[in-house]
Amino acid sequence: MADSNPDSPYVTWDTKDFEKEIFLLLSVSSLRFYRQGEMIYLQGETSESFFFIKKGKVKTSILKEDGSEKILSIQEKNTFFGESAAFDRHPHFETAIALEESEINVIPVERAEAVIMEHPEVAFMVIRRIIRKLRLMGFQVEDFAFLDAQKRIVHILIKLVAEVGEPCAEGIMIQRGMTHEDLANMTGLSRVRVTTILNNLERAKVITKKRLAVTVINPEKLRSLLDGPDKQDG
DNA sequence: TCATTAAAGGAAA
DNA sequence: TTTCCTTTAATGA
Repeated sequence: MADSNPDSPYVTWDTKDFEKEIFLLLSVSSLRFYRQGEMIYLQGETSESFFFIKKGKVKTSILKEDGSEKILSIQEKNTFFGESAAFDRHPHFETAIALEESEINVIPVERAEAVIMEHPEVAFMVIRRIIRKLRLMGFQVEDFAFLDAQKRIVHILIKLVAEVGEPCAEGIMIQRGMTHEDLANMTGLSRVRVTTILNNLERAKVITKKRLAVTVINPEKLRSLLDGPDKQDG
Protein backbone atom coordinates (compact mmCIF):
# COMPACT_ATOMS: atom_id res chain seq x y z
CA MET A 1 0.00 0.00 0.00
CA ALA A 2 1.52 3.29 -1.07
CA ASP A 3 -0.45 5.46 1.35
CA SER A 4 0.65 5.07 4.93
CA ASN A 5 -0.45 8.58 5.91
CA PRO A 6 -3.60 9.41 4.03
CA ASP A 7 -4.52 12.46 6.11
CA SER A 8 -1.66 14.91 5.81
CA PRO A 9 -2.38 18.18 4.00
CA TYR A 10 1.14 17.90 2.71
CA VAL A 11 0.81 15.40 -0.12
CA THR A 12 3.54 13.22 -1.51
CA TRP A 13 3.19 10.04 -3.45
CA ASP A 14 5.21 7.05 -4.51
CA THR A 15 3.95 6.00 -7.96
CA LYS A 16 5.46 2.55 -7.99
CA ASP A 17 2.16 0.65 -7.73
CA PHE A 18 0.64 2.59 -10.62
CA GLU A 19 3.41 3.21 -13.09
CA LYS A 20 1.48 1.81 -16.02
CA GLU A 21 -1.65 3.81 -15.23
CA ILE A 22 0.32 7.01 -14.82
CA PHE A 23 2.10 6.38 -18.09
CA LEU A 24 -1.19 5.86 -19.92
CA LEU A 25 -2.66 9.07 -18.54
CA LEU A 26 0.42 11.14 -19.20
CA SER A 27 0.56 9.88 -22.77
CA VAL A 28 -2.31 12.25 -23.60
CA SER A 29 -0.87 15.17 -21.61
CA SER A 30 1.21 18.16 -22.55
CA LEU A 31 3.92 19.68 -20.41
CA ARG A 32 3.72 23.20 -19.06
CA PHE A 33 6.24 25.16 -17.00
CA TYR A 34 5.44 27.48 -14.12
CA ARG A 35 7.60 29.91 -12.23
CA GLN A 36 7.65 30.22 -8.47
CA GLY A 37 4.51 32.02 -7.33
CA GLU A 38 2.75 31.63 -10.67
CA MET A 39 -0.96 30.90 -10.57
CA ILE A 40 -2.05 27.72 -12.32
CA TYR A 41 -5.76 28.27 -11.97
CA LEU A 42 -8.05 30.51 -9.98
CA GLN A 43 -11.12 29.54 -8.00
CA GLY A 44 -14.25 30.18 -10.06
CA GLU A 45 -12.63 29.30 -13.36
CA THR A 46 -13.85 26.35 -15.36
CA SER A 47 -11.44 23.84 -16.77
CA GLU A 48 -11.18 21.09 -19.35
CA SER A 49 -7.96 19.74 -17.92
CA PHE A 50 -6.49 18.45 -14.72
CA PHE A 51 -2.88 18.35 -13.67
CA PHE A 52 -0.03 16.12 -12.58
CA ILE A 53 3.13 17.43 -10.96
CA LYS A 54 6.11 16.09 -12.82
CA LYS A 55 8.52 18.30 -10.89
CA GLY A 56 8.07 21.01 -8.30
CA LYS A 57 5.54 21.92 -5.65
CA VAL A 58 1.96 23.22 -5.80
CA LYS A 59 -0.31 24.74 -3.18
CA THR A 60 -4.09 24.60 -3.44
CA SER A 61 -6.06 26.96 -1.26
CA ILE A 62 -9.22 28.99 -0.93
CA LEU A 63 -8.52 32.71 -1.03
CA LYS A 64 -10.60 35.54 0.32
CA GLU A 65 -10.66 39.12 -0.91
CA ASP A 66 -9.12 40.43 2.30
CA GLY A 67 -5.99 38.38 1.64
CA SER A 68 -6.74 35.58 4.08
CA GLU A 69 -6.32 32.04 2.94
CA LYS A 70 -7.20 28.46 3.81
CA ILE A 71 -4.58 26.07 2.54
CA LEU A 72 -6.13 22.79 1.41
CA SER A 73 -3.00 20.99 0.34
CA ILE A 74 0.64 21.38 -0.54
CA GLN A 75 1.62 18.78 -3.07
CA GLU A 76 4.89 17.52 -4.42
CA LYS A 77 5.79 15.58 -7.52
CA ASN A 78 3.74 12.61 -8.72
CA THR A 79 0.46 13.97 -7.39
CA PHE A 80 -2.67 15.14 -9.20
CA PHE A 81 -4.60 18.33 -8.65
CA GLY A 82 -7.53 20.14 -10.23
CA GLU A 83 -9.37 16.88 -10.94
CA SER A 84 -12.74 17.90 -9.59
CA ALA A 85 -13.39 20.86 -11.87
CA ALA A 86 -12.23 18.87 -14.87
CA PHE A 87 -14.28 15.76 -14.24
CA ASP A 88 -17.56 17.37 -13.19
CA ARG A 89 -17.25 20.51 -15.36
CA HIS A 90 -18.06 22.78 -12.45
CA PRO A 91 -15.83 25.77 -11.61
CA HIS A 92 -12.77 25.29 -9.44
CA PHE A 93 -13.55 25.87 -5.77
CA GLU A 94 -9.87 26.35 -5.03
CA THR A 95 -6.84 28.17 -6.41
CA ALA A 96 -3.60 26.46 -7.39
CA ILE A 97 -0.24 28.22 -7.22
CA ALA A 98 3.23 26.90 -8.00
CA LEU A 99 5.38 27.23 -4.88
CA GLU A 100 8.55 26.71 -6.83
CA GLU A 101 9.60 26.35 -10.41
CA SER A 102 7.49 23.43 -11.57
CA GLU A 103 6.87 21.18 -14.54
CA ILE A 104 3.22 20.26 -14.79
CA ASN A 105 1.54 17.70 -17.03
CA VAL A 106 -1.75 19.13 -18.29
CA ILE A 107 -4.24 16.33 -18.99
CA PRO A 108 -7.33 17.16 -21.05
CA VAL A 109 -10.18 15.42 -19.28
CA GLU A 110 -11.87 14.25 -22.47
CA ARG A 111 -8.73 12.50 -23.55
CA ALA A 112 -8.31 11.08 -20.05
CA GLU A 113 -11.82 9.70 -20.25
CA ALA A 114 -10.99 8.04 -23.56
CA VAL A 115 -7.96 6.46 -21.95
CA ILE A 116 -10.16 5.22 -19.12
CA MET A 117 -12.67 3.68 -21.55
CA GLU A 118 -9.85 1.66 -23.02
CA HIS A 119 -8.00 0.97 -19.76
CA PRO A 120 -10.49 0.96 -16.89
CA GLU A 121 -7.74 0.32 -14.35
CA VAL A 122 -6.69 3.95 -14.84
CA ALA A 123 -10.00 4.99 -13.29
CA PHE A 124 -9.28 3.00 -10.15
CA MET A 125 -6.00 4.81 -9.73
CA VAL A 126 -7.70 8.18 -10.20
CA ILE A 127 -10.46 7.26 -7.76
CA ARG A 128 -7.92 6.31 -5.15
CA ARG A 129 -6.06 9.55 -5.55
CA ILE A 130 -9.25 11.57 -5.25
CA ILE A 131 -10.33 9.66 -2.16
CA ARG A 132 -6.95 10.38 -0.65
CA LYS A 133 -7.86 14.04 -0.79
CA LEU A 134 -11.42 13.48 0.33
CA ARG A 135 -9.99 11.81 3.38
CA LEU A 136 -7.60 14.63 4.15
CA MET A 137 -10.42 17.15 3.79
CA GLY A 138 -12.49 15.12 6.22
CA PHE A 139 -9.73 15.08 8.79
CA GLN A 140 -9.29 18.82 8.41
CA VAL A 141 -12.97 19.34 9.12
CA GLU A 142 -12.67 17.14 12.18
CA ASP A 143 -9.85 19.27 13.56
CA PHE A 144 -11.77 22.46 12.91
CA ALA A 145 -14.79 21.12 14.72
CA PHE A 146 -13.17 19.54 17.73
CA LEU A 147 -9.65 20.75 18.46
CA ASP A 148 -8.41 23.85 20.21
CA ALA A 149 -5.45 25.81 18.92
CA GLN A 150 -2.68 23.84 20.57
CA LYS A 151 -4.11 20.50 19.53
CA ARG A 152 -4.51 21.66 15.95
CA ILE A 153 -0.82 22.50 15.86
CA VAL A 154 0.12 19.26 17.61
CA HIS A 155 -1.99 17.28 15.16
CA ILE A 156 -0.57 18.90 12.07
CA LEU A 157 2.95 18.36 13.37
CA ILE A 158 2.17 14.67 13.84
CA LYS A 159 0.83 14.46 10.30
CA LEU A 160 3.78 16.35 8.83
CA VAL A 161 6.24 14.14 10.68
CA ALA A 162 4.56 11.09 9.17
CA GLU A 163 4.44 12.49 5.66
CA VAL A 164 7.66 14.46 5.26
CA GLY A 165 9.64 13.97 8.48
CA GLU A 166 13.37 13.42 8.09
CA PRO A 167 15.30 11.67 10.86
CA CYS A 168 18.18 13.72 12.24
CA ALA A 169 20.41 13.74 15.29
CA GLU A 170 17.89 15.51 17.51
CA GLY A 171 14.75 13.77 16.32
CA ILE A 172 12.57 14.08 13.26
CA MET A 173 12.82 17.25 11.25
CA ILE A 174 10.08 18.92 9.23
CA GLN A 175 11.90 21.01 6.71
CA ARG A 176 9.74 21.94 3.78
CA GLY A 177 10.01 25.70 3.78
CA MET A 178 6.77 26.17 5.66
CA THR A 179 6.40 29.43 7.57
CA HIS A 180 4.33 29.98 10.69
CA GLU A 181 1.94 31.77 8.40
CA ASP A 182 1.60 28.63 6.28
CA LEU A 183 0.81 26.58 9.38
CA ALA A 184 -1.69 29.23 10.40
CA ASN A 185 -3.36 29.09 7.00
CA MET A 186 -3.61 25.32 7.25
CA THR A 187 -5.03 25.25 10.76
CA GLY A 188 -7.27 28.31 10.68
CA LEU A 189 -5.26 30.05 13.40
CA SER A 190 -3.48 33.39 13.38
CA ARG A 191 0.18 33.55 12.53
CA VAL A 192 0.99 35.04 15.94
CA ARG A 193 -0.84 32.24 17.70
CA VAL A 194 1.13 29.61 15.82
CA THR A 195 4.39 31.21 16.93
CA THR A 196 3.26 31.29 20.55
CA ILE A 197 2.20 27.65 20.55
CA LEU A 198 5.41 26.49 18.87
CA ASN A 199 7.37 28.43 21.48
CA ASN A 200 5.38 26.71 24.24
CA LEU A 201 6.08 23.30 22.72
CA GLU A 202 9.75 24.17 22.53
CA ARG A 203 9.75 25.24 26.16
CA ALA A 204 8.14 21.90 27.05
CA LYS A 205 11.00 20.17 25.19
CA VAL A 206 8.69 18.53 22.70
CA ILE A 207 10.17 20.27 19.67
CA THR A 208 13.01 22.50 18.68
CA LYS A 209 12.68 24.97 15.88
CA LYS A 210 14.50 27.32 13.67
CA ARG A 211 13.60 29.43 10.71
CA LEU A 212 11.34 27.45 8.33
CA ALA A 213 11.89 24.19 10.22
CA VAL A 214 10.58 22.31 13.22
CA THR A 215 12.20 19.24 14.76
CA VAL A 216 10.13 16.92 16.88
CA ILE A 217 12.40 15.63 19.65
CA ASN A 218 9.76 13.84 21.70
CA PRO A 219 7.16 12.23 19.43
CA GLU A 220 5.50 10.30 22.28
CA LYS A 221 4.91 13.43 24.30
CA LEU A 222 3.71 15.23 21.20
CA ARG A 223 1.15 12.53 20.57
CA SER A 224 0.08 12.51 24.21
CA LEU A 225 -0.85 16.18 23.94
CA LEU A 226 -3.78 15.16 21.75
CA ASP A 227 -5.30 13.21 24.63
CA GLY A 228 -7.39 14.56 27.42
CA PRO A 229 -9.37 17.77 27.71
CA ASP A 230 -8.31 20.96 26.01
CA LYS A 231 -5.44 22.57 27.82
CA GLN A 232 -4.22 26.08 28.18
CA ASP A 233 -1.01 26.87 26.45
CA GLY A 234 0.37 28.76 29.44
C1' DT B 1 -9.23 31.23 24.34
C1' DC B 2 -7.90 33.44 20.61
C1' DA B 3 -7.63 37.48 16.98
C1' DT B 4 -5.80 41.79 15.98
C1' DT B 5 -2.56 45.38 15.97
C1' DA B 6 1.78 47.32 16.45
C1' DA B 7 6.53 47.52 16.86
C1' DA B 8 10.84 45.54 16.55
C1' DG B 9 14.61 41.87 16.10
C1' DG B 10 17.08 38.90 13.16
C1' DA B 11 18.15 36.07 9.10
C1' DA B 12 18.38 35.60 4.20
C1' DA B 13 18.68 37.27 -0.45
C1' DT C 1 20.33 46.99 1.87
C1' DT C 2 15.72 45.30 1.39
C1' DT C 3 12.68 41.70 2.16
C1' DC C 4 11.05 37.94 4.58
C1' DC C 5 10.27 35.51 8.86
C1' DT C 6 9.65 35.47 13.78
C1' DT C 7 8.85 37.39 18.40
C1' DT C 8 6.64 39.85 22.08
C1' DA C 9 3.27 42.81 24.25
C1' DA C 10 -0.97 45.23 24.60
C1' DT C 11 -5.90 45.24 23.86
C1' DG C 12 -10.25 43.47 23.52
C1' DA C 13 -13.95 40.20 21.64
